Amino acid sequence: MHIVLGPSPEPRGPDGDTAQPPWRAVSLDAGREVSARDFPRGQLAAVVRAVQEGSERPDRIRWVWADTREVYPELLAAGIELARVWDLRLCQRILRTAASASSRGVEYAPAADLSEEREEPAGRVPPPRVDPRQASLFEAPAAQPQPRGPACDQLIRELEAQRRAVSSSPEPHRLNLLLAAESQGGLIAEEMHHEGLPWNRGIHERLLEERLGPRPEEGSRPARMQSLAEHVGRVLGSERLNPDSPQDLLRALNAAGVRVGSTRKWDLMAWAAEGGAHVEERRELIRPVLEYKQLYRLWTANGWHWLDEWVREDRFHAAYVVGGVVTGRWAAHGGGAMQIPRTVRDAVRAEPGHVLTVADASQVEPRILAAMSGDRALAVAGRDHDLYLGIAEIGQRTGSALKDRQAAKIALLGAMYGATSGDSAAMMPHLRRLFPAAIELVERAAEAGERGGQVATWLGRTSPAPDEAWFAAVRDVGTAQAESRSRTLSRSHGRFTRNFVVQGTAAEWALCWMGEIRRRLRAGGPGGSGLRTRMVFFVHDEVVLHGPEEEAEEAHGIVGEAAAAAGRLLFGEAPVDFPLTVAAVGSYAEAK
DNA sequence: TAAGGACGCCAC
DNA sequence: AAACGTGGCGTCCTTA
Repeated sequence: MHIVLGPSPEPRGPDGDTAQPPWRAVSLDAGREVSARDFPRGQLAAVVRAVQEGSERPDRIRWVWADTREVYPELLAAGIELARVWDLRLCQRILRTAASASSRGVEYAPAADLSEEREEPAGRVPPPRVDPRQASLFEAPAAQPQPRGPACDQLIRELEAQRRAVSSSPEPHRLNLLLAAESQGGLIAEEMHHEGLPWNRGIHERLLEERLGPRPEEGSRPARMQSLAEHVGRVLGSERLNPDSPQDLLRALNAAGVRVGSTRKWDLMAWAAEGGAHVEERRELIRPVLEYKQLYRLWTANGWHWLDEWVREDRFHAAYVVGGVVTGRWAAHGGGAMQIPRTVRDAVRAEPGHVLTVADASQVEPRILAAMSGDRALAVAGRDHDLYLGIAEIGQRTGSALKDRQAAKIALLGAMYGATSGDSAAMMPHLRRLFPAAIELVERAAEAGERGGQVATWLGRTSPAPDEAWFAAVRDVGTAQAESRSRTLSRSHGRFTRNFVVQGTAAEWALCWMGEIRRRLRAGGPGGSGLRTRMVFFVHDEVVLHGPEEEAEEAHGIVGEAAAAAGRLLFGEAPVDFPLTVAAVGSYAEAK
């Protein structure tokens, strides 16, 4: 059973109100319209609740709408959670790209334009759905007037178009799974945004004070940084040095005999390391610079301003962007949600009587590669918890150069990223000998990309084609310079497609993993009424749950079962494991 | 003065 | 040591 929700094609409400044009809910049974009703937009939550409560199997309803971000927040604010949806916008994006590659065999003609570019001609960053400066970020945006997108009847035609595209595709089962998972991702993203990551302001403030000193006046540096800045100026012999300015700092460093080409941490450390007899002296010289950089980063990225802007009532409400990365990975908008540095993770605390269950999937990408390529040897290497150690063991047995963990890791990451030089590239022949099927897969993806071709993930997310300028530049081999540029561009796109198939499929696994966790959390607990434990954070291959202590054991079991279930969902009974590191902790910093 | 690139560092 | 994939973001600095 599908229920399509969207603006009514009728221009005015039942009482003739044009200021509040109505919305429409249409029930479809096997694609046929069985009922329809119009209602004022403001009653959306009430209508959805009534349908859910009036249904014997509300979990079997698949709600269909243009954009989860437009609708679901107000349902969550009203305490309504839905089991299944179809997000036409998210699905359209996947289908459009798939259909753009003739080799994919997906035929799709959109019936309604749901692309982001409609509102955002720049077309780069999706518009934030709330203004971070407004308190409404943390409240239901129910009252905000919304732009009127395609009407309900158009959405029904769009749903039909999408379903046709799926069933006509070479792999309908996989593509359907991808679209369902992506839609469910839309739900999960909004639920996690609504729930928020428990963030203890007091602990964060204490941490800042310990390292930076008391909160400074607006416009001036924290005390500890100010004295360090002055110290650095004295040491380098440049009074009035502003270490915040890379140019300034580089000049001062060079003037003081520090021969570096940039002010990067690694450049400075390398300079010190090659000091021969003067290593210690050099380290002493750059130490305050490095310390200043560290504090500067903490202050600017996760300091008091960040706390004020992003943490409300001890929760950090990260705004996720589903499929925000070309590969299908999620992005986050605002607050740097996917780059929470280790230094502040101690502020992430379970609330009293609760625990954080931190589940981290081990070496997902090489395991994905093993499953996709059917490489038995790589699957065997991944039987234990540590796949890289598994490779090292095989390497030792067979007398390969891949005989320690570090070498194995560098080599495999290099194969997936497209390393062309150094230790990593040197290991490629050994890697190829041990894992021919896996290496073959990434090499083929790279070759396709170098020619400007499109590649696809396991479930069928397709990489975008390079633009015309790219093809023109790659064709241009008139001069030595042009030829070099052509090769650079070509190789670069090859590295992109090489990584796309693995990173993208890993993202699909993660999406299914979260979906399975969600399903189990909803179904678990006494009488199957659902646990109180909630997913509160996600980043690529890691999930954080927050819930009552007494549910911790069950939550631990759920994340593990869900990981295995996700593997089966994608790859059937392929002999590839997806082990996790799971920690039940009071503080995020205790995990890993 | 606003926009946008460069820089540098954070995450997986 | 970094190289080599995908991103966000705060700041400085140049450009229109």
